[in-house]
Amino acid sequence: MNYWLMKSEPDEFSIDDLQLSHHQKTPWQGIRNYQARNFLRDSVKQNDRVFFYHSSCKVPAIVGLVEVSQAATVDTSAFDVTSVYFDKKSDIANPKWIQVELHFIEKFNQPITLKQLKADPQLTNMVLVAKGARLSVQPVTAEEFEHIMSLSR
DNA sequence: GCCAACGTTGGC
DNA sequence: GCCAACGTTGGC
Repeated sequence: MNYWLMKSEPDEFSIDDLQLSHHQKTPWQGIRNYQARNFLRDSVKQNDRVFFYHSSCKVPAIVGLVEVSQAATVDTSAFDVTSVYFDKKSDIANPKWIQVELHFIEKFNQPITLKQLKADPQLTNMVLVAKGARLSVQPVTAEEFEHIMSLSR
C-alpha cells in the first residue's frame, strides 16, 4: 500500500463536501500538472491511503484520511466545455489528464496544521514542507504516514 | 492582496 | 533547445 497527500481548496471542495457526497466518493478531477498527473497515472492504486489537505485557506492543514476507491481513469472534465477544468489541448483520442476516485474514511477531530507539520522534527523531509512545494498530489512515506496518524489520535 | 517559487508557453 | 515572459500556487 502507498500513501499520498492531496490538496484541495476548501472553498472549492472540502473534506465535509466529500463526507456529504453520494456514497462519500468523488472523482478527483482537474489535476493539470504533469508531475501530479504522472503520480495519478502510474503510482496511485486502489486502496492507497491519502491525507486530505486544505490549502489556500485560513489554516492550511491535513484535515482527514481518505482512500483511493478507483485507480487511474481518463479525466473526462478535460473534454467538457462547460467545466472549469476544460482543456482544449486534450484530445479524446489521446487524453492528457487522469483522475482517480476518492472515498471518505475519516475527518480528524483536530486538523494537523501546516505550522505543526513544519515544526515536527520527524517530518523534516516531508514533501509538503519542502521549500516551494506546490505539488497537489505528493507521496508520503510509511513512516510519515504512521507518525501523522498518531498525531491525529 | 502580496509576492516568491515554480511551471508553461512560444518566439527565435 | 534556450530562455524571457507570463500564469499559477499557496503561504503569509
